[in-house]
Amino acid sequence: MQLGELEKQVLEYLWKADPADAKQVHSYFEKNRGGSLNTIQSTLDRLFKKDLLGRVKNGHAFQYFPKVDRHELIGQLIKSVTNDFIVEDENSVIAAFSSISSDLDEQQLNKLEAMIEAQRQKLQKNSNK
Amino acid sequence: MQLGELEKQVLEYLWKADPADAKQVHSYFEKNRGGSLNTIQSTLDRLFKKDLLGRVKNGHAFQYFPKVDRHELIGQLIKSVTNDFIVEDENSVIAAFSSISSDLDEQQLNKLEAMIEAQRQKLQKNSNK
DNA sequence: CCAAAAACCGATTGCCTCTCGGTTTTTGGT
DNA sequence: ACCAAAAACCGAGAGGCAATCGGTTTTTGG
Repeated sequence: MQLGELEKQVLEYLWKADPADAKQVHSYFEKNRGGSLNTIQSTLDRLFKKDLLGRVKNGHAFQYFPKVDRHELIGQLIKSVTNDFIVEDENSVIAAFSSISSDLDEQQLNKLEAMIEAQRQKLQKNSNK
Repeated sequence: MQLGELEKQVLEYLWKADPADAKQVHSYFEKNRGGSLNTIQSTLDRLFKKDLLGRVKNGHAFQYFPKVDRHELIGQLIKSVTNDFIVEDENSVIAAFSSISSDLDEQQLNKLEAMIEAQRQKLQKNSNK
């Protein structure tokens, strides 16, 4: 999947504002970057078609809302950018992470470790049923 | 950074073949997917300009070779796709990991843990000097 | 010094985001 | 049920990038 600049910013906004219609989104972006209401409209539509936003009609306008949260999206993006380079049996994702790990500090390493533990639990549970 | 389909395949090939000139790359792809020598030429050039390949003139032709290995590239890609969504103080990369972690099995979790340990060592060293 | 080989240049196509004007559809009020 | 306003929808143009390839220039080995 591929996201344009405006698309990213709109997502970012909706993660904060939650449901919002085109008009609201537009008035938010108007002061900082300009652009017409229609531009926002079609951006919302593109994100909707990409299944990143949901929408519900409320009175005149659609209310758009994020369908994924930030870390889900990041996960998706990582997967999609990564997929073509993953070969079976080889632990490329893990290897790749080691190339990122150099940016992590003590605290982040701890969180990562906790996450690993959580995943272990889950595997355990699944093997029991 | 953004990679096209052919670019990915060429990279994949060069990771196996190591130094190769346009002609070699072309003859490899010719049977499976067709395409002219020039197409390969410009693809190699694009990858070169993206700093993913190095090249050295050898006789008539440039020998192209990967400048990054697979996991480095994956790391770069992850970073670039992720960057816009990382907010200060929040551990989005870590959070993103949790969205991927559900795909990891026992063995991969072990590797990940080893990686964390390695990174801890490095942090330790750096704080000593 | 020259012919062949490869590099380089530039144009075209296709895909996607961004942009926005104009038309159609929906909606709430009368 | 009707109408004006509001929003959705459609379509087209601009700009960016990968892929494609023909043609020209440069490089190279004999």
